[in-house]
Amino acid sequence: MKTIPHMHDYFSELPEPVRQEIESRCRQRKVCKGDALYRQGDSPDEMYQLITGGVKLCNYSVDGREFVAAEFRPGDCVGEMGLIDGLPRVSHVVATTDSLVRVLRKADFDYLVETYPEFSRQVMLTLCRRLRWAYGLNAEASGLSLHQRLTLHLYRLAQSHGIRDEAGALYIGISQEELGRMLGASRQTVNKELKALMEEGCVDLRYGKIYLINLEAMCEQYEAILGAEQITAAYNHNR
Amino acid sequence: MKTIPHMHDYFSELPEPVRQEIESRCRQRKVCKGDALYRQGDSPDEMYQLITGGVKLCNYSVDGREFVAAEFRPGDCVGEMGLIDGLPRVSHVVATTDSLVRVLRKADFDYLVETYPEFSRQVMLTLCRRLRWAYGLNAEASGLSLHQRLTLHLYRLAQSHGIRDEAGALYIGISQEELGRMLGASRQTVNKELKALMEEGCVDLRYGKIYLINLEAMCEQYEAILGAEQITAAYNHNR
DNA sequence: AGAATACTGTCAAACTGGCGACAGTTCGGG
DNA sequence: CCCGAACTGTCGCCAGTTTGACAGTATTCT
Repeated sequence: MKTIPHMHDYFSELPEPVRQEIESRCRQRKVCKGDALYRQGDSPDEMYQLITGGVKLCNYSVDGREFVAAEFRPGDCVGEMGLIDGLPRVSHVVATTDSLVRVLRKADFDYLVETYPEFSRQVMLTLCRRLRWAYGLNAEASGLSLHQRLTLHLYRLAQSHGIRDEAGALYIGISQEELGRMLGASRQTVNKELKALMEEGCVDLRYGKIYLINLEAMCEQYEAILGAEQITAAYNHNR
Repeated sequence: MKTIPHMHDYFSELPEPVRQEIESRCRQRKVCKGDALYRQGDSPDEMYQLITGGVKLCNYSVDGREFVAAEFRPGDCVGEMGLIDGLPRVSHVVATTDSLVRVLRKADFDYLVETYPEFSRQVMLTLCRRLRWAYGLNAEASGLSLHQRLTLHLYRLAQSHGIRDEAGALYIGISQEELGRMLGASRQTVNKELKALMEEGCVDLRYGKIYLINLEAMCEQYEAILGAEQITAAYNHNR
């Protein structure tokens, strides 16, 4: 299975000397499951790189519902936006399991920006990547059906968080409820749509796991859904 | 009425010499209503600053529905993301009226980035601003009711595109249909919600215009909706 | 092994928003 | 001043979603 390059890991794309300089300026910190690296509204003075474990970036609606915007894997960086503009955090970042993170303080971040143009460039590129990702989410949320969004999301989850069991079968370790929180839908609706995907022979449902038994078909659907938008673009272009 | 600083105009925040250097490297271009500065999928080689007129940033869903992500005013800049990462355009930018734009080519953009650290810094700040804005939209889209989203959107439109008539009354020059495209809702539903807002005494509806006759009340609602999220954040913080 | 917990599967009732239809209103140009 | 184009106001029907309820199954803890 081809995996997406860690879209949030930009330290690793830097030349070795810069990486070492970064590492020497970081401290490490242990966080327990449920602990927050930061909360919405906090004043930012650090950014983080996940070493082991997992964290999620989430928001809460007025009535307490949780929306998971992203889950991060080891290597991913998070929290640099606040260091750049100094404004309060817009989301919560919470550990989903006991984790170890590298912590880079604002003063060191600023030093790196000033000293290494490559670092600045990586930061800009990362901001662009996140911006494109956020735009994509917006477009999907307003323009696609839940069924399509679920398909897209499962396919991406498979690439970023897919796990192989002993038999080599690919699955995602996630409950239907959690999936619902990512898509902004209820557990029941997610269940219904998953059942539909099962009818199509794409997935197999287990306790706390979703097996992707036909990734090729899902890849095709993925391309079809995203490709359709391009075609529409061309259509609108020519009219 | 206090107005939001042009969140997309970052040339104006630069020191005078840099501004002049930029201007000397730009050409001007005239675009007619309906013309595109660029289309989704295009390869980027320019960025733009609107001098006079208006442009909208929009996407089209598979079935041809249009979603307006933003409308820009004179001074606003658009299209720098593509110059940074070189990837295809994700949205369309179309003139809503006959307009005049400054055009900055990639080579000149790169030169400015290399030569003026202030310019780089403004670019980074702008990317952050847009990122926060996109995150906010995502959170709103999934967590808030249409009624709340409409209220927020009207309030923001009032600040960014509000116009005063001869009598000094504040209004937005926009059709209900266009509003629907921004919110991803139908004209009929928007009309129903606007009626509800009229009942509350917040707005007054006219042909092609929406008068904001009680901006204070809307401001309160704005704060309440956004403040509630903060409270929720605090609540989750303490549990 | 037994109990508590977490997750899945399903249903009916209530709600929300989309869509087609149509009448009425406002505006601008000939 | 009249006509057509653009916009608003409303209605009824329909599809999709949420919500609450409840039963059943898998997993973990003790």
